[in-house]
Amino acid sequence: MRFSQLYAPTVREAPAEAEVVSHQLLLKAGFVRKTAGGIYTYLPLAWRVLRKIEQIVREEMDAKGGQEIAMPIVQPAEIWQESGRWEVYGDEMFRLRDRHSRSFCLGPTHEEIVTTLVKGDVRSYRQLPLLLYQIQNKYRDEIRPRFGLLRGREFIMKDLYSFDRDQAGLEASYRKMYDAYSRIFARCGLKFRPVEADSGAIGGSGSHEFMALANSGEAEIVYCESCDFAANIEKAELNPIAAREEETCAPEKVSTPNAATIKAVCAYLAVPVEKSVKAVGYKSDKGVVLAFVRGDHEVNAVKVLNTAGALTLSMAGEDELRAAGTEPGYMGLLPGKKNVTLVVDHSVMNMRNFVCGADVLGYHYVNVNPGRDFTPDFTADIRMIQETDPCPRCGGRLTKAKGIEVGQVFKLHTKYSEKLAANYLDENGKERPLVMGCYGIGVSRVMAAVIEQSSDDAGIIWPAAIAPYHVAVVPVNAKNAEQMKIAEEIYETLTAVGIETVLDDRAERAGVKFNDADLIGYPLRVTVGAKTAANRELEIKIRASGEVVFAPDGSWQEKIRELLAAL
RNA sequence: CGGGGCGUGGCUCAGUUUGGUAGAGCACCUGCCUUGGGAGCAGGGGGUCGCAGGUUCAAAUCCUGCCGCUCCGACCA
Repeated sequence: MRFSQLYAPTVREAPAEAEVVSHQLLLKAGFVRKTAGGIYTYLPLAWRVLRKIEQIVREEMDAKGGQEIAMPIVQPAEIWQESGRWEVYGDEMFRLRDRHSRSFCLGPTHEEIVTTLVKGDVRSYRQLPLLLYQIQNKYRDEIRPRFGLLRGREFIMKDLYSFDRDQAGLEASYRKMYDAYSRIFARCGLKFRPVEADSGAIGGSGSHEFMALANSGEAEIVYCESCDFAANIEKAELNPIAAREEETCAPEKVSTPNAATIKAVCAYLAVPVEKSVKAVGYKSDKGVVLAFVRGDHEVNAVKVLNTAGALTLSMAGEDELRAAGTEPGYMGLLPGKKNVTLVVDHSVMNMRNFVCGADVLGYHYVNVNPGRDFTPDFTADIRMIQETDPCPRCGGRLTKAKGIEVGQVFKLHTKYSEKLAANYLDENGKERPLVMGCYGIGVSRVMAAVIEQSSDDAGIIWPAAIAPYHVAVVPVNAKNAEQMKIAEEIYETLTAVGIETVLDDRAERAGVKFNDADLIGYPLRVTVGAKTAANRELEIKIRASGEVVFAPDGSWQEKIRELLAAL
């Protein structure tokens, strides 16, 4: 490709809207342009990168027996109503009506479609396992699209669905995908880590997220330095903190004026914060939910939602809490409230003689004890893991990190097949629901995540495997006919042997072309100038290291392939 | 959803307080000159000042409503 013909409009200043590195560089280097909030047009360079990522994904999916299909983006409402998710998905779903006023949505994911599809065609255990996947645009009307391609409303996703006859089959399919994902992200040059994850709106149980490690990531993970435990903090389980034996005392209601925070209460009563219990009030589809954890702990809303069996959960307003018979700042565990669900952290159940609110403005109880003074509706692990906690598996030291979720794998079991009556017949002629899994990769997000991990002040640094082009040939002086001729020859030679090359044939000064090459991030740059024109050797600059190497005439191809293989 | 900021040529922004014929840098076009890290000179093209109303002799500027973008928050009683 000749740069003069390439639609890669580089700019000196990135638009002010770009906050994170990947967004800034994708705009500056002429890879993407914004069409609407969270919706982007991919220009030729970005599209080449995306196609390479897709190709890696295809190869690894096919290697595991996956078969590529293409399902519709526009999906009828009925199948979503049948699965119960038309309501659950909420505002995140783009909805539309056709001319007959029938409801549709733009596919945010395809469990309903694929399950309905397979239901119609799979009758027998002989047809299983079945792994179907596609790569296409997905649509999610995010509350707050941001960070360019990292959180868009339209994005490219690979989604594979596995259909097995039983749990053992699902485990095997899940393992295949887990392994394939590890290979895919490694081939894309990402530093990543698989972590245990919550399964969220997709449902099912058993899930891992693949996190590209980056400080701009929105997800937080913890991992153990001693064993292989690694989890999203939303998911990370915790063991209950052991009981400390202590004589129980009688509860007592005490005045605590102006002490609406745990800190204030503990200071006022001169009690260590570990002997207090605090509450967070939520509203859910099941009414008001109060979650209780030790004063120095934090509530994990995802765990509360799962424990309470709720579909939605958000912070309750003060009026809602008062209507439930409690008082913001003084919420407690003792009986007397109405229509509330009490969810208590299992560590609280091991505490003795603790302080908690009295559900009345200005009062707390001291010497509260589980079993005697209150009865929770649910007791479970509902707190957020902290870096100071011991590893829940081995007791080792934990480390926190931030990550970009580039992929997630789920065991769906029979959640969708039962709702949509997708069954097969086993050897005994007995009808059984298909056992399903689903597995997603954010292809466009992978591209952005790679940039988050691999760039410098000058621009992007592409790993060779997904670089839009491998080599940029830059003649220093466009007016020098000899240099241009040599550059043409090099370009033709490399292109002829399948090395993807851009010839920067623009009549620009050298600095401009060098800067653009760095910005776009070709792994290698071949410079053709007065120095190199004389002797027939190739001057190659490595983008990642800045190192310059020379290849004598006749050995170009080998040298370039050798260098690319190392990148 | 709540709160802040912004909307002026392709990009970055000034001009708005105090109304009076729309500006700069970069980018773009032509020519000269230059050519190993975003040169220089000269000439030139390009803007419904987000949209719709209103006030006024006169509105980018004041008023009202809408739209869009963006950042923060959704932190814990």
